[in-house]
Amino acid sequence: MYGLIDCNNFFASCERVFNPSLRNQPIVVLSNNDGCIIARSDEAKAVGIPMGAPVFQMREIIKANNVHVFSSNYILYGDMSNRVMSILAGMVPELEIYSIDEAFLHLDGFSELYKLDDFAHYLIKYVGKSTGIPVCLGIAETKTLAKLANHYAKKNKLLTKGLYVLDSEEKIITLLKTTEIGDVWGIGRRYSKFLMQKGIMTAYDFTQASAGWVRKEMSVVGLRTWKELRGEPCIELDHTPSAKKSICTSRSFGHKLTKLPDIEQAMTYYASACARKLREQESCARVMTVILYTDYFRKDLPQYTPSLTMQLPVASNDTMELTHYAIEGLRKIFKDGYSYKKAGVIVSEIIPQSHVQGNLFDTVNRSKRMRLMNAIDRINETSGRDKVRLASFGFDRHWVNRRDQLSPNYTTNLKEIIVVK
DNA sequence: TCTGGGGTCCTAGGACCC
DNA sequence: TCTGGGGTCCTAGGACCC
Repeated sequence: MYGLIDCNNFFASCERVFNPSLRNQPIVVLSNNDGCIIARSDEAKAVGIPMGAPVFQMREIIKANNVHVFSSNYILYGDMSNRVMSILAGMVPELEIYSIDEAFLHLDGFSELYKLDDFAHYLIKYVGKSTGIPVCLGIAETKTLAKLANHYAKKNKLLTKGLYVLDSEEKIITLLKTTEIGDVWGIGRRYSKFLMQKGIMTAYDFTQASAGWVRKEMSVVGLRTWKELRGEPCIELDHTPSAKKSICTSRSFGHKLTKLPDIEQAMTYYASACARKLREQESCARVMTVILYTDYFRKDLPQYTPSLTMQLPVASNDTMELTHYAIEGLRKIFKDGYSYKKAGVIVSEIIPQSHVQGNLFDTVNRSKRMRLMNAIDRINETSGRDKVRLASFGFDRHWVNRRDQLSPNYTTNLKEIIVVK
């Protein structure tokens, strides 16, 4: 059996753990730059705040219901996620960390179902007690069905106490019949619209379509979902997190930028972040893309979204080298007369650090630079991210995001640790 | 005034090889 | 008049996930 465990309203729950006065209060967490609402407590959902809504459109509803608003604090959420995942790793034979707030579990060795049930309830309680994060768990024979079971557990928390096990044919069919097609894992907006046009409204309807038709209309990916819903496991547990094939760092600016030097500072930050992420997974990138965006929402302003992809002479994860090319690329695509809203750096063609092909005309002393990067990483690990950084980061930082409602880093910064009176 | 930031996989078609 | 059969690689675009 597969389990899918999922943290309830994860970011909102993280904000609550160290601030108990927020219990039973409506909370929302905002995206970068305090733009959109990306997490809501149950209470916030109940007053009608939709997922992904721009916060400025929600001002009245927020005020009327005393909704507490937080900027996103990924340092806190990342650390809380690690806590949850490490507890799970100690309790089940196999674990696949699927996202910051979700994990698939392999639940082998439970021959009798009542024991599985007991264990599952214990798991939920134990994670909650150890971390303060409430979780729900769905269990079934395939990952896709486990996702559905989890969804049901979450929607019916009082009834299920956070656990739903699909352990009989009747339960599976009932759940399939009451699940809208768009709620199935693997069926996104396009496919659900398409399927509904064909009269397929529920997950059950989908399982009744023919395999050939599904393969033809939705490729092998759709067919896998179809099989999984019918109880045939096709998507295995993937417990070794594989190295990323592309890494992207991009941000909206705090306000629009028109001058090249300001954007250069931001680019330095993005390229440095890409280099750091590459080093974290011990790989190097051969290709870099820089992108600039004007404000998509301002139809009245001239739009310009240039990008440039560059082949690096030698695959690299060196902050200085990647920054150099990012700035060089930026200077090529930058044009005066536009106000820019966002920029980003993507690195791709990623290879293991140990397999970098040299270049006859290379002038960089790579082993020396690698030692330098390692030293910088070590300092920044203990003294705070970007404590040692390139000067081209700048000091005026016109481009920084808005994060007006940031909570303390309760778990990662001694100066911001919780105070007990 | 204000609108997020990451990723993966598959397919079709074109260009090329022998 | 007749005009093969088998591949690979790359790219753009589209679908999905959190």
